[in-house]
Amino acid sequence: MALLKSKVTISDVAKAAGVSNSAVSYALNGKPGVSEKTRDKVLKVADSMGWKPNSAAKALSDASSRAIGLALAYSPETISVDSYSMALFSGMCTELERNNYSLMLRIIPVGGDTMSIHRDWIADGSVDGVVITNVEIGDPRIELYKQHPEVPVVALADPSVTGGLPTLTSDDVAAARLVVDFLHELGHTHIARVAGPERYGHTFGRDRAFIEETSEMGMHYDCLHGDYSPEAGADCTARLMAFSEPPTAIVYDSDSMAIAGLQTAVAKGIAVPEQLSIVSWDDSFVCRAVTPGLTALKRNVPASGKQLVPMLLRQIAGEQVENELEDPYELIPRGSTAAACVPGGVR
Amino acid sequence: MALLKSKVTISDVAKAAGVSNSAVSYALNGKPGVSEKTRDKVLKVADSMGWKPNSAAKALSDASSRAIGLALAYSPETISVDSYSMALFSGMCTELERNNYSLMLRIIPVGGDTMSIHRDWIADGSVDGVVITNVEIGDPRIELYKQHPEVPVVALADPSVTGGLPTLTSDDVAAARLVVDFLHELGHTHIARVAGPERYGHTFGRDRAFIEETSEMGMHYDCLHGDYSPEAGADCTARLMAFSEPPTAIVYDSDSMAIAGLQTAVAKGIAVPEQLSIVSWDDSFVCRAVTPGLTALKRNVPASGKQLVPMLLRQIAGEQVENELEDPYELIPRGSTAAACVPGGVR
DNA sequence: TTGTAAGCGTTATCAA
DNA sequence: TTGATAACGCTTACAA
Repeated sequence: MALLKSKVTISDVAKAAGVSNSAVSYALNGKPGVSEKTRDKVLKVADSMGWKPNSAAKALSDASSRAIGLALAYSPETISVDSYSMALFSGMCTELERNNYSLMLRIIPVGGDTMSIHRDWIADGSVDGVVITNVEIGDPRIELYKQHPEVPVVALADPSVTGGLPTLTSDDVAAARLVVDFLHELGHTHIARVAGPERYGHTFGRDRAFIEETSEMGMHYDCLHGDYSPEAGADCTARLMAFSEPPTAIVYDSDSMAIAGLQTAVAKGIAVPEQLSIVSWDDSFVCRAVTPGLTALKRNVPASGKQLVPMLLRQIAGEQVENELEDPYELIPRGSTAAACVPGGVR
Repeated sequence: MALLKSKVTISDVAKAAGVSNSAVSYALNGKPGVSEKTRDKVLKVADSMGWKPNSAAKALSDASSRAIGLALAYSPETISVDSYSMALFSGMCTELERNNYSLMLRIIPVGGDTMSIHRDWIADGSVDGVVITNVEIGDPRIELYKQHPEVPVVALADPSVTGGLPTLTSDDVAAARLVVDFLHELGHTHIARVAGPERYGHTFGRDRAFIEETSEMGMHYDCLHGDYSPEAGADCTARLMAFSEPPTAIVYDSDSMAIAGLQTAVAKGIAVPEQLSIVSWDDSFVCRAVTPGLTALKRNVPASGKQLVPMLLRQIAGEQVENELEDPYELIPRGSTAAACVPGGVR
């Protein structure tokens, strides 16, 4: 109806080569069942006729689509700020490509529900596996895929929120320790965090890690939650700095919020890093682009995208997979952090 | 083999409802050929059994996949800097979603060849239509799709390089005029441009527009080409400023290069905007994030993504489509531009 | 209004 | 080693 297909079918090749359909199929798929002579002839004929397998027919026949599904709910504004997703796509695609798989992408407006997309995917077989990101606490997608153990899935989240589904996790606890230790060594005793939305599992995990780590270090810790938008970053920063005893360092859950925080501080006449240290969770080229450069937690997102693909392919091949850990974060110190400013005192 | 499909098929529903397969098909597709009574019964039964159409079977039967293909060649580093692609995805997906279409995404390492992906798509019918971006001069994809007029395609490029293929174009000539006029009014008589790769059709179009516009205005104009990387932006800026008579304003083809240019200037002790004005082609939140804010040419990329979808769907429906123009650019003046600094003189 | 059956292009079973 | 042939799940022309 829509697109004229490769008019050359297996039957055409069979006719031209003077053999049967099945002989052609075996020959083209490198399977036993044909003599070398027929195989050669078939291959030659198929090639000269420009035969390519029809994907729909193949999919129908062997119940696989060679596509991995990824459904995101994003606002158009937020998504262009989001270097994470793009890096994830690129990593996934690179690895999928090597296995002749495609990425089936669905992006719906924020507030929309991806559940119906997932239900369709499970039912209509248009994808061979699924990736779940931005897992929320009590996320209905987790329950859905637990009810469909036959569907290969990888959740990018903390195992505590994925209910036993195959999970690829970033070691946010270690990262939190990295930052807290770093700031502690700089003499900070009161730090704050401008976190992402509270409903996300990874936000919650970081929340817990920071509380634990700061309390262990005997540091004072405050936390506000935003939505990754620059506006939220600015607002939370203003509120934190309005405290009677404001923090001397703020860690932001995204570079967009960190940069907004930096601007807010500067606008308020708060010197960075002299009076306020700033750390961004997730590094991107903007962290290098601003002045001062933003100290950041860096992770290799494309690598994570690559890493998740074999976890999916192994499940598609019928194997069991274990949870995995991403490459560790690395702290990149830049100009936005310095020794704590002790109010009215000398260090 | 891979994923257990919706075990509920049309035959199952037919059996349960006590009618024939075709009756079920007609009923479920809202087509005439069944009585209202049977239709109701079928719908009820199908719903209670949780029937969902199998996508492969549907695709095989009516030769359509309900997916649009997009194949990009990008380096992992560049892509995370690239807010354009992400915004394009999001716009396309939003509109595709409303029509029950998916985006089939392929990203291969830079230097790789997307031609084989396109050839596969044409032959295996796994997508109903295709979007082509980053069209190069003499791009082989143009020739390929001209040889396959049956395949719905939209090229995001200047019509001069798309050989008559349906094209969605941004009015870069108007945008160039916008910038040149703006700088001219500020008194600049010698401006430069750090452009994208020369091989891209849109780079070439901008090159021409700038030459024309500046010569009309009697301005001196220089141009260097980079690859959108911050490194290239820094390098080209350094070279331009090393001229015996350096430009007083530079227009960059991407925000990543513009920001690198800004940093380079600052590092060299060149005051922005007092001694050098900077303009970024394409606005993103980084342009607001740096100090001074970057004057930028803004366009609504998600809107372009949305706009291209109907052009594709109409072709899929068998209609002819005309070339279209994107929403016009808008110049957003920020702190990075000011009146030209006349060397050794007063204005 | 209904049901039967052919066809879409593969893969895979089973006789020959 | 081969070649019919059924099966995958759906659409649709054709008969009843």
